This record gives sequence, C-alpha cells and structure tokens, in this order.
Amino acid sequence: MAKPLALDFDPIARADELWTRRWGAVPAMAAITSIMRAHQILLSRVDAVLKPYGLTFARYEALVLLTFSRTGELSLSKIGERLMVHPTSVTNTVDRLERAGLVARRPNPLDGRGVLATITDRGREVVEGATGELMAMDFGLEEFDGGQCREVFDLLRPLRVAAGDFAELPGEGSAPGEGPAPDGA
Amino acid sequence: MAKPLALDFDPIARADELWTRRWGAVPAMAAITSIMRAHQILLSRVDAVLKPYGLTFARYEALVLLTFSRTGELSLSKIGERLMVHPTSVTNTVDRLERAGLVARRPNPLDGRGVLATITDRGREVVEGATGELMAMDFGLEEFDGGQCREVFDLLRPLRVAAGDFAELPGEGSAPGEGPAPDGA
DNA sequence: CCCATATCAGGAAAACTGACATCC
DNA sequence: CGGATGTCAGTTCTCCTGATATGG
Repeated sequence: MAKPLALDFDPIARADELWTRRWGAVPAMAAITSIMRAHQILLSRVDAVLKPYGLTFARYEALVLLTFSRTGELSLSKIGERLMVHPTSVTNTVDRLERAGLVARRPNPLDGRGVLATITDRGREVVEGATGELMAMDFGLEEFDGGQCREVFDLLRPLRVAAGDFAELPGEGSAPGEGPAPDGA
Repeated sequence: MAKPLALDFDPIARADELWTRRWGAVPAMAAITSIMRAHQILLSRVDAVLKPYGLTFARYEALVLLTFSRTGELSLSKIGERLMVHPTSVTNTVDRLERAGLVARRPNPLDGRGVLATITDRGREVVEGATGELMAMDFGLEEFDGGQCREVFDLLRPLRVAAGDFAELPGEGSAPGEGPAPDGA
C-alpha cells in the first residue's frame, strides 16, 4: 500500500541486541516497544474504517457502551469509569457525539449533579454500520486467530489488574468469549 | 495510588460477554481493547519517570537510537524509518531535543538535502540517568517476568510484519535477548 | 462542610495533510 | 524531470491541570 518495506530487519529485535550489549538484558524493552507499535498500527487501521462515520475509536467505544445498557443511556461518570478516561475527556467525547447527533444529553433525574448521555436512533444506525465493517476486518487483527487474540487478552490482563482497573474476582472466571456461554445466544 | 479500584469486574471481559451476545464471538475486540489499555498504562508509567528529565517516551527513544550509532548521529530520515514515525514528527521531536540541548543539528556532508542529529554530552548524561531509572522499573512491566515479555514480543510480531515494518528474514532468527528460547511453545 | 459531578479554560504531545524549497 | 529530504503551517485528537458552579 504505502511503504514497500522500509527495513530488512526487525528494528525492535535489533534494538534489543544493542541494548543487551550495552546495558544488559532487558526483555521489557522489546515488550513495551512492541505494545507501543501494535497500538499505533491497530489505531490507524481502525480509525481509517471509522473515519467515514465521523468517529474515532474513543467515540466508537463510548457509543458501543451505550448500546450495551438496557435503556441506551449512562451517566457521564459511569462512561468514564468503564472506559478508563478522565472526566474532561468524557465531556469532550460526549460533546462531539452530541454535535454529530449520535447521542443526546439530559439531566439525571436521580442525581441533580449528573448528566445522562442517551444514544439516538442515528447513533444506533452508525454503531451498527461501523461495527459491521470493524468485525469484517477483525478490528485490525486479521492476522490473528481467535486463540491468539485470547492469548493477547490473557497476557495483558495482569497489567490491568496491577493498574487497579478492577479487582480480581476469584469465583468469576476470567474468560471472555467462551466460559459459561457456549456460543448460542 | 490514585483510584481505590473503580470496578469489581473486568470491563473488557464484560464487554466481550455483551458483545458475544449481540453480535457473536469477536475475540479481536477483547484483544484490541487490551492492547489499547496496556499502551495507556505503560505510557503513563514511563512518562512519569521521564518527566523530570524533560523527556517523553518518543523523545527518549530517539535519544537512545542516537547512542546506538557509533558516531552518535543519524539523519532525520533514518530516525523516522527506525522509529516508524512521520517526517514531520521527527522534525518536531528533534526540535524539542535540540531546544533542550540534548542533540544538535548539522547538515549532512554526504547529502545536501539531509540533516544529521547528533547527541550532545548532556544528551548522553540524560539518557544514562533515564535509562537507569527505567530499567529499575522494568519499563513499567514490573509484573511481567522475562518469559512473559518475550511472549508479548513474539505474539505481536506478526502484526508488525503484516504492517510492513520490515521483511521477514528466514536465516536470521527472531530472538531478541537470548537466542532460541527454551520454552518451546 | 466535604465530596462528587460535570464543565470550562488552557496547555502539552503526537499524528496527519498539504505545500514548499532544496538537492540527488 | 522525478523522487527524496526536511521544514512549515494548520488541523485534529487525546490527555492533563486547575478552577468553578451545582448538588448530595
């Protein structure tokens, strides 16, 4: 597509060699660099698909989250909590979704301080369309099968636990996808 | 540190359940979300360490790259190639490093179009100090051992290959750090 | 009163596009 | 000339830091 293969060697593996020679073995260096680059690649792939919908991945995630709630609405604080983003970022995200007519704001009847974001019909249409395209390209992970995706999830999970994203529940079982649900929904 | 455990469940696993119920199993969704979040966590950890040095991770990477070259200097185009960033981003990064006195620019004597970025003595001091601190905290991957870091690298490598970062060389061996891993997958 | 919720102002960082001068 | 190298201008997006009005 764009670049016809810039390098004839793996830049991260090369850096790891030089690093080891100078400062000793630091496997974490290759790992973090890999994650950074993977993030960059995936974000660009996904954003390219989302662009025609006027969405970014962050906005898309917020929209999906709303479709997951029974009533189609959530308080901004809950959105921030689930998506692990700052309150000001939530405000910004909802602002843009609102301006695009994909969500609507309304005061929380149960809490005078709070604001609820409600997904609109157009919002649901957009999510539906974008999701179809994203699923068709496996969210940018086309070269990974289900097992490898699962490996990524499992491997990275301890990091999220350590970061305090959530408490490890002993009885739950961490499985996404399979688990108690076989396939039939 | 900051938040006392916001959730009592794994938000990604939860999303995956709801997703499966609505659109069918899409293991890529949990994988990409995990990578996005891991990126965010690691970047915030590393940037916190780098901040006192007036560095970001991107600038730190550029600085390290310069120490890897024998002469301590590289053309901007080569920096961009290795770090996988756009020319304008390289210009910006070098601008800031130059303003901080960590690198110096000079015209490339071998190519009138080119510019070389040379690391200064202060630049070397700063890299040395920052690297010591980063290694002490395993680049934010303290909860991972060497084998797990290696797993992350191996798992994510096909993505970089597919993105055209570099050509897969058959004779080379992909191993960073040690050679053939004992832990046969 | 203290805390939570949300917003606003403003700044920093990174990425991208397009245009451009320069040189191979 | 076509192509590569940097730079500049300008836009978008995200994140973060206060400060603030309002309500629990």
